[in-house]
Amino acid sequence: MTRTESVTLEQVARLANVSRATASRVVNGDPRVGHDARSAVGAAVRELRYVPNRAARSLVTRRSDSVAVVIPEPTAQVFGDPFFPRVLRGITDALAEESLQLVLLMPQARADEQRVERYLAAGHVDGVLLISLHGSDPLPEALRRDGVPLVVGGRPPSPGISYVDVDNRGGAANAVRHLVGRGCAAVATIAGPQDMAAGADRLAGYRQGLGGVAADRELAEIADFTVDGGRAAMERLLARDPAIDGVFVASDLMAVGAIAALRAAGRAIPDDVAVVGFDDSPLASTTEPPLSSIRQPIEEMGREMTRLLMREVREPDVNARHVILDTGLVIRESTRR
Amino acid sequence: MTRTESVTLEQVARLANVSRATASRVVNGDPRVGHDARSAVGAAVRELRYVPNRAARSLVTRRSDSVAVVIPEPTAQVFGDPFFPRVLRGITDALAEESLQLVLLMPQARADEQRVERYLAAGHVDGVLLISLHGSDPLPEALRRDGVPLVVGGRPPSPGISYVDVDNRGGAANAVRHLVGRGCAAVATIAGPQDMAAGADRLAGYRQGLGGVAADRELAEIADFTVDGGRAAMERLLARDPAIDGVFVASDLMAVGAIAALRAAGRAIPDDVAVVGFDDSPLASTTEPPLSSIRQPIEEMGREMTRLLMREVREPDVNARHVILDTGLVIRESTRR
DNA sequence: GGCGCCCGTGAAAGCGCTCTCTTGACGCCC
DNA sequence: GGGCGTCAAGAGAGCGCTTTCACGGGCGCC
Repeated sequence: MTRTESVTLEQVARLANVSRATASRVVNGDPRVGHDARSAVGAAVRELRYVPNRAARSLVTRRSDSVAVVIPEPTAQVFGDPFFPRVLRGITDALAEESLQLVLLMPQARADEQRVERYLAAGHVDGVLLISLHGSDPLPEALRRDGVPLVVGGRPPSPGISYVDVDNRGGAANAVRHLVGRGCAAVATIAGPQDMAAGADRLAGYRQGLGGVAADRELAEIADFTVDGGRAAMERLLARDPAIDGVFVASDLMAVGAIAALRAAGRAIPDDVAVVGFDDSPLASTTEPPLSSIRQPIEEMGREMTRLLMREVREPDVNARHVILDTGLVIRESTRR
Repeated sequence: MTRTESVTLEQVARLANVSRATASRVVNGDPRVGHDARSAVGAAVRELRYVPNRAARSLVTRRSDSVAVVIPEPTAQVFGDPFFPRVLRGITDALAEESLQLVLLMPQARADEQRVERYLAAGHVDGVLLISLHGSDPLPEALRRDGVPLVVGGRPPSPGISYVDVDNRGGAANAVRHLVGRGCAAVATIAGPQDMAAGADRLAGYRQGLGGVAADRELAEIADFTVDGGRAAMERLLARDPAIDGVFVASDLMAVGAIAALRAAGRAIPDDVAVVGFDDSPLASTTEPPLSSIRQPIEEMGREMTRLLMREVREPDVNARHVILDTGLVIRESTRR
């Protein structure tokens, strides 16, 4: 069988003995169609295996029934982990329910990003989902100005933009309280870059978890969400205070480095130093010992972003909304007593 | 500024004092347009910030200028690693050069897959890129029957389908020869599932690397590309032959498990047993000791798939083509002498 | 110098669909 | 019984674009 020669609505209408208008109404679920006509059209659609032509429909409705997902280069870099497929799965799920198409854009260079912006502003999609990390990204602001419905994943720098984020702060605080509750007296942290919301919020959570009063016991080193960065930061921490007996590391990847550094320094985990990561990536169960970590509902984030966007599309000009998703603590050997 | 009220070709034409037809020709790079007209239209396009309406264009050209990328659930599962973003990046790059859109589909259940198939067969996209792993997937065959241009990433089960694959066999053979050349006398392998091309081909490569003559020295255990599977397989291997002094593991993830098992059995790496993985994932540098591994050109794979698809679209009915990409051996501590 | 040819351009026909407007049929109310 | 509201269904316009076809003018050729 070769490429299907497209069946048109016209043919369906003819077969069902109705007008094209009526056929269209049936296909689109318009309620004011008589019973006979409805079933006749239904039968014709099935017989001819009719599938509406999206282009033609878009042309007249001025909707594209598609949504763009933008993943800028820096984001793609940082997330080696299954983060990627997981958000996309969540988004895909939610979009499929509304039979919307997902157009993926991964701008690499700044020039690319401008192309993307022009593309999006041209109204080729009904809305945009942006997976953003770096606060410096100009895209969200630009799109907001152009009036393109937009939802960002991860807290964006500028206000007035709808977003979905996990409770980075709460999760971090939870991790720290877990360490304290376990008996750790000197709890340090390896934080992420402070120009990323996730980096800043997790550090804030660390402080919150320590309890405001204990602010003087704060012991933090900034790293860049990489293994090597984590290792170096851990070495710096040990140099600053050899008595450290608990560390909250703001990503599992960095935790891998931190664990290596602790090992090299002859510290036993968890007996000398307990460690908690963040992300609950598959990595967490491969470390020696397996790593306690903060789990994030990533698929849910994708799904929630999509829902929010749909609302945004239906009722524009409403105030920006945001949704914060709960995290959970997964306890493994690295913090067992 | 609110949502741009779309600028039409009509307006461009009027401003440039030409007909819509001429304006269209300029926009589409038709060579038979006079110099004056061309520059007038160019100026008007710039002044009005004209962007062609894709839907209208598709309607008449019967091309969608978009390509679907299909990533079935099982594939997404197996690739936790940065595989995902990397192929997508390669694809994105190549598509952008041709200003084609990337529509992402991630069917989850079988039902989903049928929806996807109908969607693709309806001609909503110009071609399909399928990232496939499991040999059992019926999608490629179905699309081939429907005459939809298709390129698969990873060797598909049925012939007659264009694909791009990395040289799994050659890479594996290379890994094994590296072990042998290093002095290993008893080289075993932990293979992947044999219903996946990558699993089967890497096992074949192991055999090839040993050299046909040494077939009696073959020592293979099948696992499922997971950490736990790798650990269990390593245990079985040690039980079968305690004298093993080299292992080629068909994925880094499984190698992590294998290393844990070797450790638990009191074997030193690489002194007692040398280990080589496959994928050269970021994981490889986080193991203790860092893991030698086979590197695959993943972005290149995405790019090549796209190029192949473009050819397929332009000249259909040509025989299926395939491209095999070279791998490289990355040597780390796990095989140092 | 006239004939034909090509080249640049315009007019206009749709691509397949949605949706407004109109029509017609029916029943209800006073 | 006539007017009116209601509801199903059809006629037709037109979304923005590409592309065929027709046309006029310039040029080469004999």
